Formats: sequence, C-alpha cells, structure tokens
Amino acid sequence: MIAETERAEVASCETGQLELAAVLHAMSDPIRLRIVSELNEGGERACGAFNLPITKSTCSHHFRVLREAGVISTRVAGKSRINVLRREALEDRFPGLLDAILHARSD
Amino acid sequence: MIAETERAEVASCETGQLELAAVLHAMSDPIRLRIVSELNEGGERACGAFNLPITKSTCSHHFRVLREAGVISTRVAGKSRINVLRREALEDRFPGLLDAILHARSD
DNA sequence: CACAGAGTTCGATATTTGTCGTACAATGAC
DNA sequence: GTCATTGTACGACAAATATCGAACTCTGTG
Repeated sequence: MIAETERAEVASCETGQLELAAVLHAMSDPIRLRIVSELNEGGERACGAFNLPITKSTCSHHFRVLREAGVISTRVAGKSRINVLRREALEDRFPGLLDAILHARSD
Repeated sequence: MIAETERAEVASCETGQLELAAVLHAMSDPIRLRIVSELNEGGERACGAFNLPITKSTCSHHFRVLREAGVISTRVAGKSRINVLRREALEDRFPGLLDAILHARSD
C-alpha cells in the first residue's frame, strides 16, 4: 500500500519548471497563502486550528493542493492531522523563494 | 484618457496579500514563466519574438495577465509592442522573489 | 460496541482560466 | 490610399478551480 502522503509529494515532479509552476500556483491563493504564513509563524498545526472562513471540505481541498505541490506535509496524530511547512525541501529546490513570499506577505 | 498600461498596472493593488497572490498566479503558468525568463535574459522583446507554441490571441492573453499583475510593462514601438520585465517595481515590493523564481527555473 | 471528533472523498455547481478563430486597430512600407 | 505586419478585443468552448453539503473513514473515549 502506498501512503497518500508519499504519492502526493511525488505527484508533480517531472521537470524543474513544472514543479515550480505547481508551487507558485499553490501559493497564489489568499487562503493558502494564509495557511503557509501561519504554518511559518506557528510551527506545526492541525487543519482545524486555522479558523478559516470556509467549510471543512474546502479546507481539505486547500491542504491537498499545498500537499501535492510539496509545500506542506501532513502526518496523522491521534484524531487530527498535523501540517508542517516543508522548509528544507523548498529551500533546497527553490532557494529564497519561500522567504521572499513570506516576507512580501507581511509588508 | 487613461492609458491602458496605467490601468493595467494599478488593476490589482489593494492589500499586499492580494497583489502577491496576483503576481504568483501570473507566474504559475509554464508559458508565462518562459516569457518572464526570456525577458530576464534577453532584455526587452516584442511579443512575436518568443516563438511560443500558441496562437496570437492566446499569446496576447498571457501578456495581459503578466501586465495586469504588474510583472511586465509594454510600450508601443512602431508596429510592435516591446515588453519589459518590471524588475525594480517587483524588487521593491517583493524583495528577492523574482530572482528566486528565475533561479529556480534554470536549475 | 456505540459515539463524537477530525479530515477526506464524492458529486454538484458556479466561476475562472487557457485556448482558438475571427474581426478589429494601429503602424510602417509600397 | 492600399497593403502587410503586429498585436488587441471579442465571443465561444473545454478544462480546471473553489466552493458547498452529505456520506464516509479512522481514531480515541465512554
């Protein structure tokens, strides 16, 4: 059995360009930007801990987009899913990108 | 009369976050990434000088998205439109973002 | 076991987006 | 002025996206 998370992380890895486009697309939504920003400041957090103005299913959708683009990863912890910003992986492939985005947002 | 270019550049300027989302969205398409990358390397270029695998109207659409997000600006020169990457404006508002994106792409 | 909590998955739907072809506008060349 | 060049504007249309509600899975707890 292949874990969902594994497949998700690999989903868009063909050429460097495609992956970059996927990451940028994942970040180009206000709600997802907010998720990334809060994950950056608050460390690991469960999906429900964001107080987002959307329903559970929409929330789930946004986390999936971020997961499949490789921006975050999710692990199960008891009843909840803990989300983590994949700082190292992002920094490795796109040096400076995450910080540029996070810094711009809080201007 | 308000020039088209002026309106375009101002189109998405409300909050910092919204503008960032617009810029990221503009960059999250392979063709537009290629346009930006070529503009970065080759300096100013006319729309037709990109040899893109799309029709004129689609091409026009992509340049408009980039223009409205503030990523490029366009000026008329004879029969053609010359496109310029708005390096300074981008660097001013989102320090390091453009370079992070351009560097990642050529990995 | 039954039940509540936390997310995911599955349609459904409205909006946005990428693409095209055709028509149009502006400019330089004849 | 007429024509070719360069790009824009305008529908049209298919695919992707954001959103929702309802049904489902998994986990811990009574």
